[in-house]
Amino acid sequence: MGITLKELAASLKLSPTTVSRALNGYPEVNAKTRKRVRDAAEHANYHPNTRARSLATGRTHAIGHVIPLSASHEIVNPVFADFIAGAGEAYSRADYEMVLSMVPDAQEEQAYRNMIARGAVDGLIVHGPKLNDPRIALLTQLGVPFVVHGRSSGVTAPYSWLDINNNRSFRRATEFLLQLGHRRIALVNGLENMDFAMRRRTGYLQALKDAGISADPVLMRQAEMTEVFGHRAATELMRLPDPPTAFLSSSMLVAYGLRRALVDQGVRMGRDVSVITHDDDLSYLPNGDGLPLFTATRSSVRDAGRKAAEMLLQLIDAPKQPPLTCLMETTLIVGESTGPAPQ
Amino acid sequence: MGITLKELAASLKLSPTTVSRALNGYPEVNAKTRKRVRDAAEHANYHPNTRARSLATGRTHAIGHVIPLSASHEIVNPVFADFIAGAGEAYSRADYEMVLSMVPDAQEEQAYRNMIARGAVDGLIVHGPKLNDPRIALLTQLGVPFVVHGRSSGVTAPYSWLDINNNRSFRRATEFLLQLGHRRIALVNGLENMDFAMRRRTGYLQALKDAGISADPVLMRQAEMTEVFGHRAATELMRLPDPPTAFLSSSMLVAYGLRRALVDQGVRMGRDVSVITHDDDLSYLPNGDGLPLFTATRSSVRDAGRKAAEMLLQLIDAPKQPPLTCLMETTLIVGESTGPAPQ
DNA sequence: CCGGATATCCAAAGCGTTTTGGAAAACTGA
DNA sequence: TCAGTTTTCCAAAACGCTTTGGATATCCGG
Repeated sequence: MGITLKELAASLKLSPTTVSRALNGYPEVNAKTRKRVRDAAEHANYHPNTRARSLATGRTHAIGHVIPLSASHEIVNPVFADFIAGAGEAYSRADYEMVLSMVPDAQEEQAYRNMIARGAVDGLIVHGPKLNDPRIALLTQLGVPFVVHGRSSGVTAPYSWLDINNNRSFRRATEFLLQLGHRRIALVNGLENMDFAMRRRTGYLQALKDAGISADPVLMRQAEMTEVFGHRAATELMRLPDPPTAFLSSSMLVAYGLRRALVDQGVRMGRDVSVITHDDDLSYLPNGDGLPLFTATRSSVRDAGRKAAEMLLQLIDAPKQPPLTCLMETTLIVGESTGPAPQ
Repeated sequence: MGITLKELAASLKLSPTTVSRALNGYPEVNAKTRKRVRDAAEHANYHPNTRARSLATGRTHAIGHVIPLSASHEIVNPVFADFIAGAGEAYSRADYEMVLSMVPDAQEEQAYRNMIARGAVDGLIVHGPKLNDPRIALLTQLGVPFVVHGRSSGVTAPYSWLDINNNRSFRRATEFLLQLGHRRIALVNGLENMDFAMRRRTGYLQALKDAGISADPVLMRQAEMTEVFGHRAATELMRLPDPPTAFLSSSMLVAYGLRRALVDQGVRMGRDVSVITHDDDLSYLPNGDGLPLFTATRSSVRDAGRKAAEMLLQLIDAPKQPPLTCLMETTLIVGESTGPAPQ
C-alpha cells in the first residue's frame, strides 16, 4: 500500500538505517539530514508498517479488549461503548491501536490464550469481571500486562484494576433514602454473579443493617439490566401487600423501566415513591437536561476507560512494577426522583 | 510469549518449511507427519505469530472499524455496540481480528490514511455515513476494500454498502398512521446531515404528499437521538396550538423520551396520541417483553453487522469484483403505542 | 533393473522494520 | 600535525513466518 522504508531511503540516497534512526529520533544523525528525512517522509505520507515494526521490536503497540457476551441472552453491556471511547482516546494519544474481540463466555479463555500466543497484543483490558473470575489467574500466569475494569471478589492475589466504589456508593444511596424516612427500599440490581452487582448489594445491606432494618429478600431483584426488567420488577414489587416506598436501581435503563411502571400504577415518582439509580454518565443516556431527572450515583465510565488505558500503558512501559489500582468514588447527585417517604 | 515455528520444527526434527506446510494444509506433506505436526502444535498451544505471518503473506487478517464521535457532543452512537457484536461473530468465524479506532470527525480522514499506510488492515467498515460523505471517495481512491454501513446520498460512483430501506420504512410507518386517521404527524429525527435521517425524512414527506397533506415544518425536529431530546421535542410539540396526534421517532431512546413527555402532559400513548419508532433491535433495548411496547419499524443492527462483515470478507477474497450492495427491508411491528386518531 | 514420474522433505530468500557493530569523515587539543 | 574523539553514516543480522526452487527417496511400467 504505502511507500516502504527502503524506497524512501533510496529516494533520499541514504541507507534504511539512517532513515529509521532519523525518524525515530535517535541522536546519531545530523540535524540537517534528519529534517530532510522527516520532510520527505511527511511528503510521501510514509508510515512504518506496523507488522514489520512489531516483528522487529517485539512490541505490537496494540491493546486487546475482550468483551464478554452475556451467555444467556448475548446481551452487550451498553457501558462498553463509552468505556471504549475513553480508552480509545488514551490509545490514540500514545499511538496504540485497539483490537477488539467479542466472545460468548464459554470461549473466553481460548480468546485470551489465542491473542497472547499469536503475539497480537502488548496488554489486555478485562471487562465485566465476575465473582472469583478465572481470567485473572490465567492472565497473571501467562505474564501479560492487564487491567481489570472492576474487581473480582474472591481473587486474593494482587492484580491491577480500576473500579468505582460500588459498595460505598450504594451504601450512601441507601442511607440517603433512609434519612428521607424510607424503610422499605427495593434493590433492582444487575446479575449478582457480576462483581459490581454483588458489591452494590453488600453496600445496600450494610446500610440497612446499620439502621437496624432487616432486609427483605422479596425486595431484591437481579437480572440483565434492561428497561423491560425495570418495568417488570417495579410492577411486581408495587403489587406486594406491603410495597416499597423507594427503589435503588443499577442502571439508567432499569430506572427508565421503573419510572414507566410507576406511571402505569398511577404513582408519582419523587413524591409517592423515590428512585435512585446508578448513572454511568453515558454519552447517549444523559440524565436529564439541566436538572438531573433521577437522583443518582454518578461516575463517568468514559473517564474510567481513559484512566484504565493509561494505567495499562504505564504497566507496559515498566513491566516489573507492582500492580496498579484505582478506586473512584461516585458522586451522589440529587434529582427529581427522590423525596421524603409518605407518612 | 508463545512457542515459535522454528522451535516447534526443531522439537519434531523437521524443517520449518514442512511444519508450516503441514499446518496450512498444503498437499506436499505425508499424512502421517501432518498428523504428528498437528498434534504437537495443539499440545504446545502453538499459534503462528500474526505479525510475522502477515508480513510474509501481505495479508493482515484484520478489519478496521473507524467509529466517528459526533463532533458536537462526542456522543457514541449506541447502535455501534451491537453492530460490532454481529461483525465480530463473522470475523472470529473467519479468523479475522477487528481493530477499532474512535476518532472525532475532524481527524477521521487521517485515521483512515494511517491505518492503510501502516498496513494495519485488509479492509474497512465505514460507520455513520453523512450526506455526500468524503470518506467513500478517499477509500476508493486508496484502493482498499470497504463496506459502508448505510449509504451516502450524493456519492454517485459505485461502492459497497449495506443499508436498511429507511425511506420505505418511514414511508410505510407514515402511511400506517395516515390509515389510522392521523393527519398531523410529527417527525422526531436524528441529525439530518446523517444519511439515514435524511432518507427517513424523505420517506415521511413522500407519504404525506401522496396523501395530499402538506408537511408542516414545525412538526419536524432533528437532534442527537437521546431520551432527553425525545422528551423536549414532544413537550414542545404538544404545547402547540394545533399539536400532532402522532409521532414518528428515529430511535427507541427518543421514543422513551416521547412517552415520558406524553405522560407528563397527561396524554395516553396509543389512545390519545400514537407513536411509531424505529427499533434497531439492540440487545439491551428490547422493545417490550412479549408484546412490543412500541409500534416499530424493526431491523436488527446486529444482523446488519454480521452481514456487512461477511460482505467485506468476500470482497477481500476476490478483490477485483464489482461492489456489493445489500438493502434490507424493515418489518413493521404493531405494538401498543398506536391507535386510531381521536375524533 | 532402469529411466522417469511422484511423493516427501528442506535450504534459503523474502516480507519491512529495528538494531548491532563497525567504518569513514570530521573534529578536537596539544 | 597527529593521535584520539566525536559525529555521521551504513552493511548485515534479526524478528517469525511463507514460499520458491530444488534435492532426495520412493514408486512405477517396461
